[in-house]
Amino acid sequence: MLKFALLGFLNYKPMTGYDLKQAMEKSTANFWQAKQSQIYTTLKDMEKKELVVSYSEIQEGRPDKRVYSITDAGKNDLEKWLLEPVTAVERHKNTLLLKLFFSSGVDREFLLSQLRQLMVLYQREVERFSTETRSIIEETARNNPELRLDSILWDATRRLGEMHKEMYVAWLEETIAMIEKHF
Amino acid sequence: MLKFALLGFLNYKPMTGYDLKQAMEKSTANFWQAKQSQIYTTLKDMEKKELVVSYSEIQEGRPDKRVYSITDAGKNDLEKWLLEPVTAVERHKNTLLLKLFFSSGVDREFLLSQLRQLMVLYQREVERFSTETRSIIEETARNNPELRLDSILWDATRRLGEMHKEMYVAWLEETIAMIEKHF
DNA sequence: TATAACATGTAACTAGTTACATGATTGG
DNA sequence: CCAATCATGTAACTAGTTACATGTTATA
Repeated sequence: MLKFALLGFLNYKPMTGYDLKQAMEKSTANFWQAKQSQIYTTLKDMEKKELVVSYSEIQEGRPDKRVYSITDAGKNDLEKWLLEPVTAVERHKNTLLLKLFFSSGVDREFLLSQLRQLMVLYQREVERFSTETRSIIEETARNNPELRLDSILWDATRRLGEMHKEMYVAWLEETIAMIEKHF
Repeated sequence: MLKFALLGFLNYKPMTGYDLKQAMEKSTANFWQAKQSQIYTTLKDMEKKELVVSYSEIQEGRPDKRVYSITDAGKNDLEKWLLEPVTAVERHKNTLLLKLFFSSGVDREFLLSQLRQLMVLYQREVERFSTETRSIIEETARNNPELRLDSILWDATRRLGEMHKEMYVAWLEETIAMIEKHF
């Protein structure tokens, strides 16, 4: 639920919808993304429920900025959610697997070339997690020493991303070999 | 999109909404699930679009069975989709990571016990993929020798599930150690 | 005697996506 | 001069979930 992501960010400091989108793109986007439009409508909804409050910062030549801050009710809501344990394995929908599952009639070379192309993409993703994403976390931690503990957890989420893409590369290799052999 | 999953199954043989739900639970549920209610509404919608046709099998003591079959238009739709290459890395939403990302204020022991409990669940999942899921595929392949190629692909999807859960176990170990050390 | 399996469906709702609408400023 | 950045929002739509509604038969 996007609401909790927004509360999580606003718990660091007040931000606008635009800021929140950028913050997400730099960090949680790897495991939680949202469109700008959804962020705006969700913030509005949260304000109605008094989880956040906003004020308008007047600007010239561009729309006024609406800066949101978390309220005590919002902090409670966030904390309550953080303390709800995750007790089940999440099941994610995976289009690639769904397609592959039904692809026995598809041309062998078409399948193979697709999987090979995906392998390149996933290798790049591994690279991205171990360089860019890591740097973003390190830099933020350097500039905000009070976020030391946070940065440890941020890095744990980064590591899952990295390991996840590595696993994909290994699976693609295995799957390509399998298809080459049996198809 | 559920539509393609349903077309995929109906491309093997005619089935009812109830059958489809069961088939999914036994196979694609690991990467594509749907509620019974969604299956029924989607089938109705697909019939309107002439991707499937149905007839009613009269039964006593229980609702008549509505048996769906794929049409030529449905086969085209399915094949067209199968031939659309997957060219991007899918981004899945992950509640666990979102929660962890914002959990710096949460009690250390609470976090650790949660992650340890999750590790048990993920280990069980690895087990499930390598035994139950594997048996289902093997048995189906044994009973339907014409589905040999299919079963190779089914097993590839099973392997990703297995490897994915193994990766999670490794990450949980690493993350638990990290929190024990730095928190 | 209770519960799982068989079998279908609708209504209301939630979450998220796509498309539309506007317009100045900054950097290459 | 063109694209990206800054900045906000609404409307329509799609996909999926939850809750409701019904009722028999087989099994433990």
